[in-house]
Amino acid sequence: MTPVVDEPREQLLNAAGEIFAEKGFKATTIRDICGKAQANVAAVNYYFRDKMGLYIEAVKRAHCSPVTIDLAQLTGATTAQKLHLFVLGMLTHLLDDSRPAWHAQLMMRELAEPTEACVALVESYIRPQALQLEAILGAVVPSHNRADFYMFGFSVVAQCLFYRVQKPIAELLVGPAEYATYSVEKLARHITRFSLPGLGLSPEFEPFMPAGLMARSTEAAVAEPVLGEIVP
Amino acid sequence: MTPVVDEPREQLLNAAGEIFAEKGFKATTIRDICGKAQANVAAVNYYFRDKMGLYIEAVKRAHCSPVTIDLAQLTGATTAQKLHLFVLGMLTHLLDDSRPAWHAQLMMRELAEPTEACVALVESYIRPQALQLEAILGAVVPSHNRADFYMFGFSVVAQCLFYRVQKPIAELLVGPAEYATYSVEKLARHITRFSLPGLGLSPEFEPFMPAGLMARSTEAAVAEPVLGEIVP
DNA sequence: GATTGAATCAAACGTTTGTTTTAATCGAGT
DNA sequence: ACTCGATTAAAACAAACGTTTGATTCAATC
Repeated sequence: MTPVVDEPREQLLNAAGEIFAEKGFKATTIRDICGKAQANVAAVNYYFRDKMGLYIEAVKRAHCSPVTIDLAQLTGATTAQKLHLFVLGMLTHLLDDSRPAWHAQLMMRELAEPTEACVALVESYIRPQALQLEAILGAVVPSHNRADFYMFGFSVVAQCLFYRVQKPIAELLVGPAEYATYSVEKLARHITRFSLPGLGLSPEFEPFMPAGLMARSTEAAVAEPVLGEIVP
Repeated sequence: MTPVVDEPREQLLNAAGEIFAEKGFKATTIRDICGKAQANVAAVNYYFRDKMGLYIEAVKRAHCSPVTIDLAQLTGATTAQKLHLFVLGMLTHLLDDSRPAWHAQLMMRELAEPTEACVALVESYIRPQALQLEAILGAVVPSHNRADFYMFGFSVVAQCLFYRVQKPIAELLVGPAEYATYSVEKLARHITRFSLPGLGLSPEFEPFMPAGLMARSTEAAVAEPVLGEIVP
């Protein structure tokens, strides 16, 4: 399941990310993490100074390699197609099981109740995504609504986040069988078609399919923390 | 701030609700609660058997007196007006500060990561709301989309939940000044106008304003737990 | 006035927690 | 073979935790 790297630092980060994402910071014990990582309890303090240091590093790991669409590559795409790709990318990042499942889950935790780790998350993940969406919506949101500009973005993003954050309840309401049909592609199509008319566009569109989409290096560029030392 | 009732059971429930909502189950200590409630540490075990018993009762308290719109009273209202009222009611319940702020917050916690207390929440709050929305949307969602019926409801509900669950990040993105202008009425109007075209309706509508709206007994019918005993 | 039972309290119990300490182990460089 | 720094392991630490105990208060009842 988890990639086999026996460097204990990596093992700790992966184990911590999984358990932190599942149970939250306070409910997670160092002994749980070290048990899963097959490391000694002292390893956490040795490699990460303390529990919070490990948590922060785990959050940073969670938002590495965000799915950013190269907008420049999309010349010729309509606004509808760009929006669809944005939604598809976001849902993929949130729901796709190909990457470690705890990445998105841990990020959602930070969004709902920010800790020290949140500033790095906002600057390296949220803000770029927001700018992309801003660029897409800027072309269509009427200028007299400029003050409320962000609300249109929120309306789109909210629909994506819903299927991650409220997944347990959504699944409970529609039933597991029906919920199983909610593929990333199906949700992306629905959200896009639902949102386009609200932006004054026609809900009809042909999915834009360039060559290199979805080609991302799942493994590369994982190392190298973005921020400097943590000053206590 | 909190209504002055010196029955310790009530004091404990209110204090527990506030702190549980703010910090979650594990991060909340019995001593915190009893400190705020001016009660002895043993009081929790005396009145609620244990910490989880208190938590479950607090969640039940959180979803008392849900804002249900009397649909029968809305004969003559258009679908757009009904939807607007639904959104307005939901946002009011989620964001309005007139009721104890922790009610909605604690419920959101249960939606995101359900515990034992969730079943009562779904049956007494979620399900009724879902049925109402179903009744409103049933008139307009095209029949060939019947299989995806719930997704339309989710698109509306997701926008409402966003401003509660992701409030910290939303506020951070638009800035506190701009965010302060996000009144319940403004958000309800935006969400409704954004969603109507996605449902095949015109975004233009006149807010429906019957006489007795928003008149709800904030205090009544608080007691009487819904479920039976908790079997350990 | 004595008795009862619920309610409250301070104190303590046994665990679990994050963290630290101390010693053992490993691995390359000389 | 020896040394030295880096790493691991086991044990212990103090603090915080949920829970229990046993004494005490107090009003109602006999």
